[in-house]
Parts: sequence; structure tokens; C-alpha cells
Amino acid sequence: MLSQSSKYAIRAVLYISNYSNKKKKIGSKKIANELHIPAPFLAKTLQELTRKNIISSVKGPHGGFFLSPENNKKTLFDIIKCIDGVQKFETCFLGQEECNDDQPCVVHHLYLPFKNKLLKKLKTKTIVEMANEYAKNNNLLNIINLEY
Amino acid sequence: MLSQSSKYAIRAVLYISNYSNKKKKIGSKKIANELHIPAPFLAKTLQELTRKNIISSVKGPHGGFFLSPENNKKTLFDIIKCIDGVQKFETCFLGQEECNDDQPCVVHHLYLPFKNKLLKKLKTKTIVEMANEYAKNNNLLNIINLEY
DNA sequence: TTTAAAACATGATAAAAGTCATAAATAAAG
DNA sequence: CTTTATTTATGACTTTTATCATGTTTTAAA
Repeated sequence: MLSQSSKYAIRAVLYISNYSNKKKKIGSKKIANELHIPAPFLAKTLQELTRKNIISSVKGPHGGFFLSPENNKKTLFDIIKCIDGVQKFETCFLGQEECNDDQPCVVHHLYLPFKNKLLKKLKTKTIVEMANEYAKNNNLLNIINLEY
Repeated sequence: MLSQSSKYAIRAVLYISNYSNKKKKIGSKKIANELHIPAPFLAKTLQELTRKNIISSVKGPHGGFFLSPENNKKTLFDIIKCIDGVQKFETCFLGQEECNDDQPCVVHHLYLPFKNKLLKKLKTKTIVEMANEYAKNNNLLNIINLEY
């Protein structure tokens, strides 16, 4: 479904949201270690996100990645769109050219509701909301991202 | 989610189930044309399925692929298992190492029910049942596969 | 001026997807 | 029978894409 890059990116961004802010940035190597992601690969991915203003970075000593208030308002869908593009959500689960309510594939009626719910969540929940949900679910003490 | 090979295979097998039987076999090129699948690639995939007794084939003039009664009792999950393996159904949607009800990723509660329903259908419905469902949904005149 | 960190460019590796050539089998025609 | 045409079977090969690695450059703070 999602590419490795997208998965890495999503997990990394949620991590950044929970563990850093403008005063306390976090390096890509640290993130890679914590999340068991190949460091160079993650670095590259985070650069793409930075270029598209989905996350923020500062170079130099004590530099690193963090999320600005605008960044925190982005969604996981923005991340996926940036890295994988959007097409994979538009295709049939079994690869049929036509697959809709009139000409459904055999799993269409299972897949469509899931996809819709998924897309709704990915598109409407902000990164900070998602990060909070993750922190709550996993009993993390997420830092307050609102201090700048 | 599924590889191209698996998608091709599933669609091809359902096609074979609907359009051929032991007396009226169907060639891989024909299937490839009808389903807009690269012919050599599909041929290769169908051979894998033949080797694992998921479909049947006869060489020579008027040869081709068909489904024996035993073949028709297989499931789409058997096809996927044969081609992609089974691991992709066991991993977190976002690639987290641990993802369960206690430590869920942010889409776990959306993904799990879908996956369970999907697996149930893929594992319990036979190929012939799936083919009939497809034919019914798409208003096809599927041939009766029970004449041998 | 030193140093730590991102940014950038490029290359390596691996896996997936697709192609091609040839062999083997078999039914039907002569 | 023998030949021929048709069709699957097999393996080598190419292309593309995804993933991972390395080295160099730039930037900013101490």
C-alpha cells in the first residue's frame, strides 16, 4: 500500500511532533536510531518533506528537525502525497481498470469503506492531533508543541 | 498491498473459471489480451500456479488453461500465498514493529477490521464461488464449470 | 575558527516487472 | 506413422523502481 519511504516519513514526523519543538530540535540520526530506520534513507526523505514545507529544519550545531505551528496543521495525507503521490488510492485493489459500484471487483465492497475511512482520517486529522492520539494510545509523555 | 503478479493471477484465474472448462480450455495470450496484461509475464505467473496445482493446463493444439474441480475449490488466498507469500498480511500498515491493540499505530483500528474481513473472504470463499460472484456482479454469462 | 548538523549529489544494491528465445508436449492433418 | 502447428514450460535477460549507502558541501552556533 504505502511505500517504505512514506511509512518511514509518517512515523518520523509523528516522532518529531511528539519529541521536539523549535527550542529542542532533533537530528535525523537520532530519529533513525529510535525508530530503527536506515539513517541515510530517512535523511533523504526528511529533506523532501522540508523542501515542501511539511516539516522544518535548521542546520548547524544544535540544529535538527522540528515542526512549526503551520507544519503541525498539515496532515499525514500531505506526507503521503509528497512522497508517494496520490494515485495509489485511486486504483482497484485487484488492479481492474474499471472497479466501482456498478462493476465491482470481488473485494470492492470490503475495500471501499476502509479506503474512505482511512482517507478521511489521513486528510482531516492534523499531524499534531495524530501525534497526540499516538502518544495517548501508547502512553507517551508527549511534549507540548505549542511553546515557541 | 498485493504485487502486480498476484493481481494479474487473481484476475486471470477468475477469468479462467468463468470462461473455460476441461472441454474448452483457454490460452494465456487470449487471457492476457482480454485483461490487458503483458502476455509473457502472465504466462509465467500462470505456470507458477500450475506447478502448485492451483490451476491446470494442457499443452499442444487446443491446449490451454482450465480449472479442475479440485482447482475450483482453492481460494484466492492460495493464489496470493503461492505468489507473494503471506507475510504482507502480518505487518503493520505503517510499518511499526509492534502494532496491536495495546500499542496501536494511528490507523490500527481502521486497518485491522478491514484486514480481518478481507482475509476471511479470501480464505473461505472458493475460486468458483468468487467467480460466480464476479459474474453476477458484472452481469456475465459464466459458463457452468461443473461439466467434465 | 571550530564543530555539528542538514543539504545535496551520486552511486550501489536489490527486488519487481516485463521481455525474449528456445524447448517440450500434443493434437490433428497428411 | 510422420509431420506440422499450436500451446505450455523454462530460464536467461533487460528494464525499471525502490531501497539503502557514501562522500562532499553548506550553514549556523559556540
